Amino acid sequence: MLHLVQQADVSVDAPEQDERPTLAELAGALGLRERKKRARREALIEATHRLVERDGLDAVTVEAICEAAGVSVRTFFNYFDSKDDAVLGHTPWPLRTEAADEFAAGGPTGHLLADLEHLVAAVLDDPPMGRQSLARALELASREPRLLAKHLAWMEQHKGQLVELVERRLGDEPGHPPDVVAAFAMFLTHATFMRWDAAGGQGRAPDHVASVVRELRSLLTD
Amino acid sequence: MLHLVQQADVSVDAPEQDERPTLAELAGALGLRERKKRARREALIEATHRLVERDGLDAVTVEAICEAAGVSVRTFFNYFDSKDDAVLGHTPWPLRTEAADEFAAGGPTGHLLADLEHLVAAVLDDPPMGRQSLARALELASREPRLLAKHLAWMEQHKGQLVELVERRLGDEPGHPPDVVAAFAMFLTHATFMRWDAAGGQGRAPDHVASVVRELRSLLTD
DNA sequence: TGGGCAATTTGCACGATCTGCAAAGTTGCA
DNA sequence: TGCAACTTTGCAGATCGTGCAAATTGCCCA
Repeated sequence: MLHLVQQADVSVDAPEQDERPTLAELAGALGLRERKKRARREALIEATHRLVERDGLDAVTVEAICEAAGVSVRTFFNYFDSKDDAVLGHTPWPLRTEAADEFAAGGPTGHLLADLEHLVAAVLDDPPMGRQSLARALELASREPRLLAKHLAWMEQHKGQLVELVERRLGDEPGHPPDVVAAFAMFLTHATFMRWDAAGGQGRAPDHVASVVRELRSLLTD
Repeated sequence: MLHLVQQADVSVDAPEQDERPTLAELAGALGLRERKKRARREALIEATHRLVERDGLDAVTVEAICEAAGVSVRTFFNYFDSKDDAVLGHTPWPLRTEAADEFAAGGPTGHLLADLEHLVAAVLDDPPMGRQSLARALELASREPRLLAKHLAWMEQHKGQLVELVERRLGDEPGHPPDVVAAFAMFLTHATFMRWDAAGGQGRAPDHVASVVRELRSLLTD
């Protein structure tokens, strides 16, 4: 159960940045150690996707994944808390971006809903794991209830940060309850995810967000 | 993974109704067998709640639960698919109620949003497991990410039924995409759950639903 | 009331998940 | 090169969850 720890780690922008960066890292090129770590992680996710697509989540054992990726089972669990996490490739999704700060500051338009839309679009446009991989993960998640649940729970984990963000923006006299606004933002994110996935990964995030918002508005006001 | 089977079972209103009801059942009193089954199930849930509240989800073993409830481990797994399910006490939540039928038929008001509100309120007012138990389960779920995931997964299971319900209502020319409407209904349910839990279980479901809807509307139209 | 029938419980064996620990292997850097 | 820090790996072990068959229990009818 590393979730809480991960959430705490988010305060650091890039986990690989040590207190004292090495020369290689300062030069922009990551050290061999870090490159290997990322490659292994990616290889594990890739192998997991491939096998699960072929055989289904329950028919694939961690052992098989590790064999395919060329690492030991123990190493697998150094990278992921569970088999499911390897499919989803969950990484703390930094909510500390320029877009987030701008939202908190009251921008970019000053209109809450429009700015929520911007925020969600920006977040979706900056996935922490590569569009390809994300698309496969979503595809699998929409077929395996357990994975979808994990994904939703993972989003719930970010709720705290989101509430904080909304509170920063709304200040001391919120016209709306921050938790409802945050919950709505997450729903918006999820719905857009699903629509984007249903569209076969085509189109840009902002367009999908806008379309979902339009739908909801007409649902709530017709 | 019994979920799909459970979903199929929903078509039968009450699982204990055999093809041929016994005399005792016809008389209103359940047979000893059925009474024992329910008592055991309740005892298991109660023991699980008590132990998990005291020691935390991960520190409680199924063995300990069974010892406390006086049944064998194997029996535990005859009742629940997993330890988590025992905490949540998940039971198929019948979506085949009068309220559901009325919604599908276009009632009670004829206005989609208002009727969604009615539907959600009705569903929440008719919990399949007793308010007390439901409150404890929610309380624990909001603390344990894994439980939250299970809970969300369980709700996802009902999505299919919900989509079907919405499709029945909207007919051949839906003004709104059924899946978005269904997703919104589930969001509404979840948000109301959370608000109800945050309020310490006080108040009536319809009031909470109405309050959430009011918030959302003002958020989307201000 | 007793016995057949069906549902339920239980013990047991087994495969899979996941963790802690310490040894062995790699990388970074002076 | 050589030390320090990090990572991988094997191994033992706790727990979870399932299939199977025997024992138990409730149900119903003669």
